[in-house]
Amino acid sequence: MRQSSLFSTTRREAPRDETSRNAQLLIRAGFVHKELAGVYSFLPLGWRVLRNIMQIIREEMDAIGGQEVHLSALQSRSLWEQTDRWSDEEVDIWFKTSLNAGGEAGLAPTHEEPITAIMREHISSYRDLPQLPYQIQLKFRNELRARSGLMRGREFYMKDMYTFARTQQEHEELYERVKRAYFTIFQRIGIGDRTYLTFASGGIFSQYSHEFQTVAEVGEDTIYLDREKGIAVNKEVFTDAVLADLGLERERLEEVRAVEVGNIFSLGTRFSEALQCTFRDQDGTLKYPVMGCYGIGPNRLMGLVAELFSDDRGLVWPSSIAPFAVHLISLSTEASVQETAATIYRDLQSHGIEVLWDDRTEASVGEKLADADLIGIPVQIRVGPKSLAERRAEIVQRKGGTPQYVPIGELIPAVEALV
RNA sequence: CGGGGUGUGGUGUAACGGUAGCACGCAUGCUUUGGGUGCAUGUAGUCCGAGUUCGAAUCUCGGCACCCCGACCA
Repeated sequence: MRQSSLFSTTRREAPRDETSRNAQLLIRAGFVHKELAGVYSFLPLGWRVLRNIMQIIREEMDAIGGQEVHLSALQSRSLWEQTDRWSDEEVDIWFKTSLNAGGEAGLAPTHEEPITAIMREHISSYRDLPQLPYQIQLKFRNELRARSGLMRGREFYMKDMYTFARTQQEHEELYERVKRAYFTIFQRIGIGDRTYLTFASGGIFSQYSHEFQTVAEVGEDTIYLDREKGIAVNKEVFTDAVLADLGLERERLEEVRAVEVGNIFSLGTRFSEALQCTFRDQDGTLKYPVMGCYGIGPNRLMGLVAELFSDDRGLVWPSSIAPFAVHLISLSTEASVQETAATIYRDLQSHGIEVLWDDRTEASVGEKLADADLIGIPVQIRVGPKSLAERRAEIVQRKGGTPQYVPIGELIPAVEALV
């Protein structure tokens, strides 16, 4: 894409009402727009990042047998009353509204009810199980207080998978399968080395749920981490009994702040029973599927990555989710420079390398370089009169390191080695 | 929801109760071309509503919005 046609702009200063680093950087770089407290719109660059995150999640969910669906955000009152989760006493973060035709509807804060109601219509035999439907969909939660920029919003995407198993044992196998896929996802996004499986409160159907907590100062959660074993305990269940149960020693634990990037739960048959989702087993008896649910928040991941991978000049995206693989920058309006850059631009595109070309003629060199650093695309190719005189261009990695002066004809393999 | 704070052009900021000013941006022209170039001209503002006052950005009350701490976060 040519930057001269990109409508979003960068700015020197962040709005005063944003204090979280992730939102400040993302707004300054033109990735997002704040609509309301805790509600952000995504502009071209930001949407590309979010889509990349979603795509990684999608690939890993598909790889373990997930089937992508898309459930409605608008939900009927009657369905949720069947599980006693419509009343504000039970679930206090509903966005509800009345229908002109009469009755009430709500914006889904989660989707256990609708997915179970749907599966009820499509599952009837043990032969139909197990199933792993999932979606990447907007969730709405009327939080009393939004904060931490993109990391705790009132409207946000969630990847939510639900598993339907024939037996508890089968459920546990699926649960482990999803757990492994989650680690792969966090690894691919670039936060794997600081993300830990964390034991948290599990609700009624299992002693624990599992959270995936990424160690970060900005985190809202406090966890107790055993780095050697690679597991942690959330402060909310941090008791001697729990430590004993998990075989952890208090002295070996480190108290750290962390961001919950994923959470997986065993649901038992709570929803399948309440909504009468059944299947006929091999022996002829009617049974309820054992369910699990598994969430990841793409918006929160984007905010977290922005927060973790940035410096005093701006964002530093991991290549797996960067809005573009390469930022091509013309450092002069001279015809020879622009023509060479145009050739490189087409060359990169024809090799399937996503490139943002700063072809602007009105911006100064300093402005272009400052913008490129703020936007944070991992690889910059700078084309200017000096290096062009030797038929070279400069490859600079945003995260730092020595610039390479590469002959124009050898740029493609040099870039491919980096992305 | 409890506590605290803040609302001034698009953005960041100044102004004792007395002419709303500065910087960035944007527009026009010139200038400059390897780290936000310089100059000139122009553009645009006191969150909303009451009240006090000769006079309100400034004081009072109400509303709305935003931020922070806490609580909450299947």
